[in-house]
Amino acid sequence: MISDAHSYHHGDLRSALVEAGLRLARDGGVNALGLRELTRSVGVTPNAAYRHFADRQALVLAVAAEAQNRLARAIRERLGAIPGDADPAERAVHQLREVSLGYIHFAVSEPGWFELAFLMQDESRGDECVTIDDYVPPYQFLLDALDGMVHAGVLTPERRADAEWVCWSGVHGIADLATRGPLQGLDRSVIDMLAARVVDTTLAGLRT
Amino acid sequence: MISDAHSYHHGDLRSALVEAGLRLARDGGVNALGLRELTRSVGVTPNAAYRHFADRQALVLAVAAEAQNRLARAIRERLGAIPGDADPAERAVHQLREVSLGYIHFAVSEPGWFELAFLMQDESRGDECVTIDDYVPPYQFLLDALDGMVHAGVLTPERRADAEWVCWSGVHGIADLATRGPLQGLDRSVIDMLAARVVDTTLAGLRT
DNA sequence: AACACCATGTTCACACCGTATACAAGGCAC
DNA sequence: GTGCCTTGTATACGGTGTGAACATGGTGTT
Repeated sequence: MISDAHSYHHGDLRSALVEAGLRLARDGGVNALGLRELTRSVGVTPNAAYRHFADRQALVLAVAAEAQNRLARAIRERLGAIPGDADPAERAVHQLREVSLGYIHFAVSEPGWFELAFLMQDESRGDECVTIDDYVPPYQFLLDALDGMVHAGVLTPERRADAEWVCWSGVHGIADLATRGPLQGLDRSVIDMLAARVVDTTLAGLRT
Repeated sequence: MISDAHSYHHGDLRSALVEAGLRLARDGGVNALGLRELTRSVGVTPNAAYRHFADRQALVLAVAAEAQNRLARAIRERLGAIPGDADPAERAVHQLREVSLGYIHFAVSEPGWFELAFLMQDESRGDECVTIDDYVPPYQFLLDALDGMVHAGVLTPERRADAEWVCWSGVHGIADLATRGPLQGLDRSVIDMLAARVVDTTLAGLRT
């Protein structure tokens, strides 16, 4: 009996915990990921989690990895929707815009997951992700877009240096201001306008 | 007897709690501000805090207000150190740079306080600050610097619109990347270089 | 000067949390 | 079938924030 609900063994508790974590963190963010509340929502004893995670932090990181994966997927989908027939320069700029606006849009529409995703960005614990997607950090999309701009001739190699941090700063800054900061709760239209303004200004500054 | 150490009444518990909060949050950030640990470090019973704060969150916000005050003071000091004999345009740009770099420098050198200061930026609870300084949110310095640039003619009124959010995004973004994100732990010199790059690029983009 | 009041700090109590340790229930290899 | 090994359970401990009742001592009133 593989999926008997009343089986002594749960079957795939680890995945169940991560899924429940995503559901709970969606509203409530990282502090909604209590070990007890999490196991309770799966219908299992608190200590059962310790068979799959060293401690609460490890469980949170596993959920965070999946959240970061979803951020990457959101950006990739926007990149995939770019029409391919434009000229290379325009296309490269368009790619950078989509990476940036995708990052911001994800943060605003899923602030709980965004908080988790950013939490992952230091301790690069190589934990397994739940989905089978080959994992690509969102960071990589930014690098690719900037390299594409250099290749297309819209960004000099000189100004390419450290440009990823300049872009990421502006993009992450507006995202953080909109999710945790003074821009919290503003209309999506206002945020979108400010986001576009940040991205355009940074782009203009890079090309000078 | 005003300051008898063994007096039944503490004297000024509220201030003492906020000061202890600043001391504890300096390393350890906001989650080091446990109500019990805080009252313990002052030498008083946990529930004594409830005579001065509604709950733990109110106490944290009071500490956060003071942290934001120190951020403002740090920026003001840098603004005060600007030589006044330069021409207005150069001076206005210099002011914006000092506001930006002061924000970033404070974040990097006092990450715990910075975390608190940013936490304050939404719920504008009008709690009293500990110091007697007339309180000016750091935000105001940014507005003044940008208005100064318009007045000096280095920024068109058209590009002035929403420029505070563009600047704040870049500045806060690099600060967050350096304190909570992937830039965590890097050498101060590297952070300084990246910070200058962010500020310069944003400035260039604004002036286009 | 005596008294009542009130602000302030204490004591006790409760529910919750993360986690350690010991135990039990099944699945698997031989 | 028998023994092991993985997985979930039971119990317990120290930590947390918070509420209610109580004690203390300064302050204003008569």
